[in-house]
Amino acid sequence: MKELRKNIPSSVLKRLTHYYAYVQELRDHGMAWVSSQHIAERLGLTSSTVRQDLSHIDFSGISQRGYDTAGFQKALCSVLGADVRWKLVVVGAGNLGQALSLHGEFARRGFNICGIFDSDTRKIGKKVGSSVIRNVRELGGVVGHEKVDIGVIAVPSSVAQGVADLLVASGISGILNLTFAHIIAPARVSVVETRIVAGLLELSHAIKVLRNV
Amino acid sequence: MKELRKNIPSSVLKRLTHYYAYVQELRDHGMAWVSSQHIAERLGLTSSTVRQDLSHIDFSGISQRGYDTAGFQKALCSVLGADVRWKLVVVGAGNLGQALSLHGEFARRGFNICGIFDSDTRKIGKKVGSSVIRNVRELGGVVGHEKVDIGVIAVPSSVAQGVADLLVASGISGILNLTFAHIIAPARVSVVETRIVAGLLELSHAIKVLRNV
DNA sequence: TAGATTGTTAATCGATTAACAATC
DNA sequence: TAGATTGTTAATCGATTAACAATC
Repeated sequence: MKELRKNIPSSVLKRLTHYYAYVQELRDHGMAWVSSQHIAERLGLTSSTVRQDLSHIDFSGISQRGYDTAGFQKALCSVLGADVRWKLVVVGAGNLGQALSLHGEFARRGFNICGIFDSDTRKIGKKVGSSVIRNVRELGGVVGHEKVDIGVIAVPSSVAQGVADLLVASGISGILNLTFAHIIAPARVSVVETRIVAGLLELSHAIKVLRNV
Repeated sequence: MKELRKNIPSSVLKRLTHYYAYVQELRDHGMAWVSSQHIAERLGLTSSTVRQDLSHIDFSGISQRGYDTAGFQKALCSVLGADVRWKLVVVGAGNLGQALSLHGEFARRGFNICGIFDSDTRKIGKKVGSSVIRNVRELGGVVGHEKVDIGVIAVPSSVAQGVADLLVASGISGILNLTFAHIIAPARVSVVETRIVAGLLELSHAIKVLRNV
């Protein structure tokens, strides 16, 4: 695969997801072409950064016109694996875990939740949408048999690392961590932290600075 | 305030939230001291980075022993504004919005949700925990009167910017964006994107690379 | 064609790491 | 005291920006 020629730096990868969201918006509005300048303005970047970033993917613009949004979207889709159907499990059937399991946007984007787990016997057996909350002891078996790709951690922070270890032992490929705890995994397992609480603390800091100075 | 002497770079700020989570864990386990080396190992950093980061805050270690966790926690608490009670509103009473409103961790950490809003008349008036879903038209009034600090955006991506504009016009200080859309706000309003969908796409990319190469 | 916009190279800027004197 | 660990300076590394020739 051509677009995987080099490792894409994570700073670039993050922006590629922004481009992907934006090019979708553009296509929804029937825009067929877009310039690096235009993208930069909308996303708070410089046009130089945008062009540099695009040099990492297998897609080119045209000198006097910019980038055709259809081809751009297709290229980003391929790089980001948005054209693949992934299998997910959610660990933790609290408010957040249940909400994610019910959240339609994931399925629509190819992230299919094929199981929700908890250790609380009062929750096990209950229905969340069309699936049933299972005992976390079954997690390893399900991940192994159904070849689950990604595990979503939505348990209390204090047990997050334990769940991560379980997922890693089951042969998971990626972990989305929704808790405030930092999680460690071997290099073969990718981890992304969503930083919801951390994000609130960043805002908290920013507001404090703004109001004091 | 001494700790606000200089703007803390956002790369450093992000790690400060990690240190804060970790020092809490240490204190829960009764550890009174920790070294930069120890922190670095746990969080996947170098001890040099940890010491550099700490030079941004009003807290010092002791040469042969490291950092006392109580003082460290207190200093981070102050920098991150974790010692302040903030008022939040949640816009969007879908699965995610409702889950956040019910999520106890926010309140426990000083982020008090004092309103949940939606534009769907079928949802307005229904209860979510102890609060009632209100019409988004009332948003501006509530933010203004109750001096709400932070708005959480949990609506569909396509209307996220509209909600952000509304929040900004109401005089909000910070925005936590849970959608996939990138949001623009004036410099006086801080925006943090939680990147849930973007995070899944990052994992998706990483897994694709891992399996192909 | 003329002009606009790309792709790329070189320059700048900032963040991370290494090294080590200061210190408790 | 001797040794461990900090705080800080200088070196390295990587990411962003500027500039401009290539090009459609």
